[in-house]
Amino acid sequence: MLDIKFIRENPELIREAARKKHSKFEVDDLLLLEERRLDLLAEVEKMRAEQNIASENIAKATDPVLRQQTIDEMKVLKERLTKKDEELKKTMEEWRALMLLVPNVPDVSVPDGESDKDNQSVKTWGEKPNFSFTPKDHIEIMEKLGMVDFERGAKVHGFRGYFLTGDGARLSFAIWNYAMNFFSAKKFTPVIPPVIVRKANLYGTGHLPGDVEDYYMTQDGDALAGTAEIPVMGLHADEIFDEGQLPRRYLGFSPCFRREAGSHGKDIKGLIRVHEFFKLEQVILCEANHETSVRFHDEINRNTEEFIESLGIPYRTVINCGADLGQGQVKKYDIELWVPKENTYREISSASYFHDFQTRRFNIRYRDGAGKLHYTHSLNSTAIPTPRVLVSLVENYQDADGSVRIPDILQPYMGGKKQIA
RNA sequence: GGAGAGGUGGCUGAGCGGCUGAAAGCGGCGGAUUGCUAAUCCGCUAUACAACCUAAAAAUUGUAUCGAGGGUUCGAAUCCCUCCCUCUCCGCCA
Repeated sequence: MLDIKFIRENPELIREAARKKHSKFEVDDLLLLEERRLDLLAEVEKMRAEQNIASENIAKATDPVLRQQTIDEMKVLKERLTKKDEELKKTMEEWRALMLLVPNVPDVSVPDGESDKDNQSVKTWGEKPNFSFTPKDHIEIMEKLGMVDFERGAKVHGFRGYFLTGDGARLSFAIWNYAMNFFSAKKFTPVIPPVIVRKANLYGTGHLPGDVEDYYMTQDGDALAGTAEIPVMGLHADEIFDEGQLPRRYLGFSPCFRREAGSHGKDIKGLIRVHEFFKLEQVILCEANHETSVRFHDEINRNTEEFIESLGIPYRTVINCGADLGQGQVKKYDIELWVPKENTYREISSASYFHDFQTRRFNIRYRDGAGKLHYTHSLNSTAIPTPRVLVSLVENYQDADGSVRIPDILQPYMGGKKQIA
């Protein structure tokens, strides 16, 4: 959600945003509706003012004849008012629906592009492993080591189902525990949020109205969150912070549910694209200031880079092009890990900032030093997703005999074990 | 699942058809007093939108807002209906 005043004053920015994001949104439709809305609003408010004055006169009237006469007049006015009011309400409904579709304005540094293929690499890190043998893919490695069971996963859950077993499960816990310590040291407050959420939270983050197809719904009309971003952003909905209470850094840990509608046939094997997984997610609320948002954006993205570096997995960071930005995102970095068998990088993280796009919808505000209210800014980034990260981890750390070395930093979390064999 | 209570401003909490944007208290801001602190006293203190005026704002005016939506009425925080939410007790349950 953007400020309507901002839209009114900068329609060309919205037009450009829609173009860059390849959104079909037409500002001019909204502006037309806005004009009608303001006209109707003025008319209705004028009639209400008239009504309020008369109302007072009725209350104070000493002459019963005059009193009755005013009441009769107001009956007539009321009819006109009701009609106009209905017109206004109808317009407001259309107006709100359109307002939910307005794309946030991408940063100037966001490159143009048609799809994720046009994302631009801004950083590469690490030495890609040089194998003296033919490397295996994560499926083969993990199945041989009893770390995963896809067949039974499909039996129990169906398409894209999986069990993490034995050291596959242990390694997941090791990563979670390590991440918990790593991010706690960076002043993040760990949060285990509800994952069954009211739809309002999905509107808040900007996942709705756009991505209805991507969510599992309960029979009560709630949704299963696809990321902890959703409930953690809802955490402070309708609240007002004091400036001194910002920034808030949260590390959400939750299962994530994704229907992956529209991705049939994509990444059908293995742990890359699954319907449910776990993820640690960084969420930040900060003061409403572009520079502050940019600073935190770099911070949360860098956090994940550092985490990956400590695991010793080669990665690259890309800046997402316009077409690969969500409706609310101003700018986004993806971190992609090296997958040797596929000879490519695979996304494991997205760091984005939104300015006040989300907090406007969630109504999350703060009072500045002068006592003025502002919407906070919000940002979020993947801290680490499991099991997707296991794909790169086991493939990069595999040995000729089919065993997998455990990265030094994780060994204490695996009971001192140095390898999985 | 059964029974009951309730949702009012930054917070606590009164009000139960017109004089209530809303008492009182707390908190906050400004001022007085004070050797410092503490205490006391006085005043101010919601938000959104629109109009007007601006470079922008402030001020001013209007409208709305007492969980949400609808209804009754000339007029609703107050009466009626629907929904949502919270709490308490009982039951069930990891």
